[in-house]
Amino acid sequence: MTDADTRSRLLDAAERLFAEEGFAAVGLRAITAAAGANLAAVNYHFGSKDGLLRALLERRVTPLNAAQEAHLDALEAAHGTSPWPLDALLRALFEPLVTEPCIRDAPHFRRLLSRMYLYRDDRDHMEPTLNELSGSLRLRFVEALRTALPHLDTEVFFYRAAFLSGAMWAGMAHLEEQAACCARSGENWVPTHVDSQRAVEELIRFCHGGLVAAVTSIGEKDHA
Amino acid sequence: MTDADTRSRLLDAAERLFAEEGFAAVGLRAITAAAGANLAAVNYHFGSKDGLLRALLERRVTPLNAAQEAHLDALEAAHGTSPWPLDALLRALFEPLVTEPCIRDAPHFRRLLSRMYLYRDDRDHMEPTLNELSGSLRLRFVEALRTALPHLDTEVFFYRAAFLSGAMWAGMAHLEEQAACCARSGENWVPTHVDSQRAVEELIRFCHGGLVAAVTSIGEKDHA
DNA sequence: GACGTTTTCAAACGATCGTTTTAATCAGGC
DNA sequence: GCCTGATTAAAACGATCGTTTGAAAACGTC
Repeated sequence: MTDADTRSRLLDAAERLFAEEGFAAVGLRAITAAAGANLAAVNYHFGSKDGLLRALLERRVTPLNAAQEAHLDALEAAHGTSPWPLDALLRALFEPLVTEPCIRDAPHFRRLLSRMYLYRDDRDHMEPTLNELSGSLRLRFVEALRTALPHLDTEVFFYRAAFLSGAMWAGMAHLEEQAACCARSGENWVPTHVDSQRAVEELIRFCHGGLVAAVTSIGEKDHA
Repeated sequence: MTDADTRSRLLDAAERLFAEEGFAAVGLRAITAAAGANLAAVNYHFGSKDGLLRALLERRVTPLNAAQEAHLDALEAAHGTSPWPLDALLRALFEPLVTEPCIRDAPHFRRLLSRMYLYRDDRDHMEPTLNELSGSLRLRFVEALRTALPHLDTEVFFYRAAFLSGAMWAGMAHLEEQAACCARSGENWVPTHVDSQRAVEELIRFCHGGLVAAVTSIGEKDHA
């Protein structure tokens, strides 16, 4: 584990530090020191700091995408062009994030991934990279979700899809830190440990409820 | 507008740049150049780069908190210790983010605020600062929400509150960037402009649906 | 053991970082 | 006019940034 080759140790250390502090805030010297490697090792193995980030993302995103695609293929084989069950579709989206071997024990990576998706400006070339890595898969999910919610008009669907994505990252990437932060503040009502599989089940329930809620009729409010 | 005093121009420029690129990624030289000020102006007016961030947050967070507190006070006056209507509580949480004059036309600030809450490690001293600025208010919201959802057991409530927070930032801070990003990718199904008030209404509906959904019974799945 | 290749190492590169210093400029009161 | 305080300006500080260099060390092959 600790005596893996330098390449892997660099990827592991960078992943953790990038997730915790952000890409720009972490220096190559901190990464190489944490990995027990020489400063020049990053440029030797990855060409540049950007290359390190890129390699780090590809290492886990590629198998993650494959797992999600497999879920979607199974749904397509089972249901064809008719609308797919909403819960199964949500599970296809969420579950690989905590069950795929390449990522299930890498909470730091989920946190980093959420950073990249929510604030892709963290690095200039992040948007092209993410689109290249998983752009078509994202589109496939959006279309399947659209088909599963045919009664929503386009605008409402856009809003709810965005909320879904926010809730997803909250559940798949921010949950542990959230609990730890509350505990740090002395709040004793938060669970001491979050179970990833449980989080998936709860997230499916929550998003299902939000997605199928009745649409808001214009002008309606229940102020105070 | 453009000839406001140096202090305000610095705050405006830093707010935009911090939100777009992140705190660590933006240099003082970029900020002062964007503000049309001298490099030393930041240290003169705010003492340090951290002081600039702190001042920038306080400028809008303080009135925002006051508005949210006012909403809560009104709910408390109307309903006392009995559970408050869920939609009204959600509105008290969301609406000030897009209606308060200090913040309603500052989408950059909402984006920056979401950065600070989701990844407070962006700056070492961010967590104490945020707790100091709005820690008690957050607790008040959590307790009111807990009272409004008495049928949920503690663990389920924790998960759903976390999802709520994720969906909230997605709707209040990431929506415009999300639409712009989709448009950049050539997707033509996204609205060309997002209406903030509409986003609040949709967000209330979504979160309401998710929060009141039936709890997941253990072992239940509808795989594929 | 000598070989070519791969990897590690210490040192330095120029650039940029946040901050400080010192002087110049501006404001209003007398 | 001059004086006092507040603000701006230019220049430099030491530190750290990502990157490059060239030699040393480690490696498998003949």
